[in-house]
Amino acid sequence: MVHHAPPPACGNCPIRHNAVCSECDADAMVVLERVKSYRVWPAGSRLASAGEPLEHFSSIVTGCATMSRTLEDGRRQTVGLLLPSDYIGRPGRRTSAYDVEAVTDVKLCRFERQTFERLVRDTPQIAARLLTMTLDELDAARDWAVVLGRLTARERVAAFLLSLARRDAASRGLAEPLAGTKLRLPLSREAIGDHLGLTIETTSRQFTRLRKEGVIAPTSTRDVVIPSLARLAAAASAET
Amino acid sequence: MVHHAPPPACGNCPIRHNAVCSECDADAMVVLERVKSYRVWPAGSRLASAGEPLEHFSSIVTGCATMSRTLEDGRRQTVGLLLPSDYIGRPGRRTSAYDVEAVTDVKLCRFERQTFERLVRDTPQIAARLLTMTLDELDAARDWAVVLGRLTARERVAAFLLSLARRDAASRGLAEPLAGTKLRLPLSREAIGDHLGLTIETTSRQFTRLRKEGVIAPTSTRDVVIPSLARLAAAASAET
DNA sequence: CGGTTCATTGAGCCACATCAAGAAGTGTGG
DNA sequence: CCACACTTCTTGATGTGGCTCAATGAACCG
Repeated sequence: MVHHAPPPACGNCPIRHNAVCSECDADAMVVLERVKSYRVWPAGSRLASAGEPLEHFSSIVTGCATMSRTLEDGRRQTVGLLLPSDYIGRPGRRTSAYDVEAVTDVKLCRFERQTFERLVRDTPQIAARLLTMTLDELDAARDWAVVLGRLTARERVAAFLLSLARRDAASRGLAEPLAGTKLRLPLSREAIGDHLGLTIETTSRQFTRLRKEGVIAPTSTRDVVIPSLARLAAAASAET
Repeated sequence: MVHHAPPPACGNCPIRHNAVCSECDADAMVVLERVKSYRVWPAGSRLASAGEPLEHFSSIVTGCATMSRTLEDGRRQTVGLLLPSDYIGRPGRRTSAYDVEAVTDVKLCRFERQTFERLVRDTPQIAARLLTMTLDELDAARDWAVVLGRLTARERVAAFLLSLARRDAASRGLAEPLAGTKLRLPLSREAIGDHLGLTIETTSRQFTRLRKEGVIAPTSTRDVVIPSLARLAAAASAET
């Protein structure tokens, strides 16, 4: 299996305008281009383990991964869904705080840890972008706390679909999802349950319920059409 | 009431070595000293409201505040407990994403928003410290997702007490809390419930239960002695 | 010392978990 | 193309942890 693919040029990288490099000028890009490397992980593989060394700072170029923690007795909670332009690892820490697993095949753009720490220190454009992204992630994590702490099972599933629809729209440069958006679910029912703090059975039942209510129109277990964004948002008891 | 207290010197500020300024050298401190201002808020007052303008970036000098969101039907979730050296607001955003309320009297060290954005841009020491603090907050928020998503009521209360004990120890420069630590709870039972995604009744019942089990030894409703940190950590089903 | 707020405790209920069975989808070899 | 195994999803039956409703108790305060 080919793990170390030849690095394509940054110019037509799909996450050029969203990733940690997005504020870099041409000079900075030359440096990045020189020190970056790519790595492809197959679906289901483990990219990092909680407490274990993590020697790279990586951005997701394509694919989807989850960040999770599993307790001794097997209870698992996903703390983050990683999509293109999201990053894995952090400057100033040599171990991963969570398990990271590829949900689909995942392509990473990586920097060796110390190299990246130097980049952050010496390139204000990267430091600024990394700060903005981290602040956005922090807001997202806090918003998710409301979902996990206070929403019902039905609301959680709706909130999950809403967040997927919004990220999909954002990645296409839209302010908000279009009516009739078709979503492909990257996660299995079990993985969705782990993300929502629910069991697989409850998650499945809420999908059925939302379908019967007409809030969603699944075309297969992994594909969902959103007839009305407003109705979905209402089901998620979202403010907006 | 005195809202605008005369700024004391940064040299003997209680959060000098933990706050966003902690990596600044003498030159940078001179600048901060010139543009900072203090403000004191009484217990119970609202420092910011979700969606409303927030014209300062502030650090908590003394006291305790909560960051929360309330749904239309009254359900409330606290997404962050703010203690000395924690910050409120973020560069690049003119509104607050959450409600912020003073739990005790709170003293803030503030910078006007645009002034602070300039400081972040021009002072690498501040930018670097802000990034580190934000990454730490992000990890804390993700850890909290495990608490809200997967722990039982008993485990949540234990996890809350454990996190308080650890922050108390850290603020005293200790690696971990001492055996027999006495904690003062800044929050009411209701506020603890809002933080843990529980009702006030369930929260109260778990305090009673942990007391009967000998995991905690309350001396009043607001004061708790931790006889054994290991037992508390076990009750929280914490990895460490 | 009565009024007010906050905390505790009890009784009953319900949303979600658990346990269990089938159904649908996916892949492999003949 | 089908047969079979295997995984994933759905649905049903039952149990239970935490919520709701309600009352009492404790602390604080004018």
